[in-house]
Amino acid sequence: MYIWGHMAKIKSKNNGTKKEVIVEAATRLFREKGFKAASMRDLAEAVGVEAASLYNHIQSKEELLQEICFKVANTFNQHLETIESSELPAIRKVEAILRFHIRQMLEQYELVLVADRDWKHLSDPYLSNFHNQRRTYRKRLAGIIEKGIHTGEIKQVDAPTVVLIMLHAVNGIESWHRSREKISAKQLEENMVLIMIEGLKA
Amino acid sequence: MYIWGHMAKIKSKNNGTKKEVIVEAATRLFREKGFKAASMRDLAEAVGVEAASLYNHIQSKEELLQEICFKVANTFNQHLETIESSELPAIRKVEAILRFHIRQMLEQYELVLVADRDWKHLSDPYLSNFHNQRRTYRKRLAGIIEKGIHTGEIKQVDAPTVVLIMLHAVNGIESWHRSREKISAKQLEENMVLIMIEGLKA
DNA sequence: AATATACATACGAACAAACGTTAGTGCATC
DNA sequence: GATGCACTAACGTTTGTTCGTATGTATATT
Repeated sequence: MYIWGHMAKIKSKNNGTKKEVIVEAATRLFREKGFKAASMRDLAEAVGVEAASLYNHIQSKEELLQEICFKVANTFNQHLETIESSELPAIRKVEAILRFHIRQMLEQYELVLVADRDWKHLSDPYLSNFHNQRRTYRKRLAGIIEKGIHTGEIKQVDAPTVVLIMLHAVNGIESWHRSREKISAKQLEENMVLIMIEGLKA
Repeated sequence: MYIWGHMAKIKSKNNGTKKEVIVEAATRLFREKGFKAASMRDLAEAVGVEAASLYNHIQSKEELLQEICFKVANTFNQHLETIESSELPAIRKVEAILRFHIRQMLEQYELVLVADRDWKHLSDPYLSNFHNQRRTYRKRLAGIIEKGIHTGEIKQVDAPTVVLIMLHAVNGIESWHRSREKISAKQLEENMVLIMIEGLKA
């Protein structure tokens, strides 16, 4: 039964495989029920262990949420960095960022959704950290859009409003995941880009 | 102190003023903390009463959520009805529906957001009822869009995807409410319509 | 007009259940 | 013999909710 026993060493090497299992199960559970409604006993059952045993691998329920939120934040921040320092015209940058959000929502949607919906349940060193990162990310994205407006690539609109629309529109992909008659992921992406980016072009 | 005493009769006439106060406070609280994280003691404090006293006016915490969710559902269903039976061209219908969502989000955003975010915490007679209404609403909206595609008013896109984008994009207005440097509500509406409806036109 | 009756609503105290988490113990591996 | 991990038991809180009671107002009776 103790198939994980030999992993002990790896874990102490600061690379816990069992902890990753827990975080993954937590991600699924938090997405399904919400952070507050998901209990540690639910999570334990999903992992196949007693609730108390979880605490051999994690420090608290909130640590799980922190791990999820900042993993997502890092992913998006890193991508934004590379896009910003590229030589694309502004409208192409916006498109690339939109496509990245769509793909993350397609491939990692449980992670992204939990971070987006439940980050407010973080507590305060982490809460304001995350909140700031979020604000900064949106400001930078709005900056790219404004540059595109000045160069005449993008029609004259309020940049922060575009950011709101874009970032929230991709959340609709959650419903796509649950729907029965799905179009393909590729078609979904092209449709979203077509509607939103064409709506932006001057 | 008992200024509400004389309301007893009115309340027994099936029109509880105090209950409305409670529902309004609950709406604000649920929006702020989420349904699960908001406690009845929090709510009681917001109303200015002890937790036990709430139960002279309501039957359960969930009843509050029901009231919120179905109030919102009725509002949108009713509006969709009038739009559907109007003689507008399809693209104008879609615009009218989008504008209605935007205005509801501007004026009743706590109500709308709670219904949208927390309806999953309803339990089962109400849960599936609400879920069905939600699905039906989206199907009908997609139907209008498809009609617009056939008449050539709307460009060739996947209608359900448009619905997803539209309905989720308006949720971004929550961030607008919290933001410091707000553009006016009217400007916000026109920007959103400009971006989304122009992006749809053939 | 005074009194009795009914009722709506506030309260403090308490409930059982569920919550996140800790402590102590024993087994398995290195 | 040390370490890692799962277990059972239990902890102190917080949860939604109920109970019994007091008190104010409205209505009916005298």
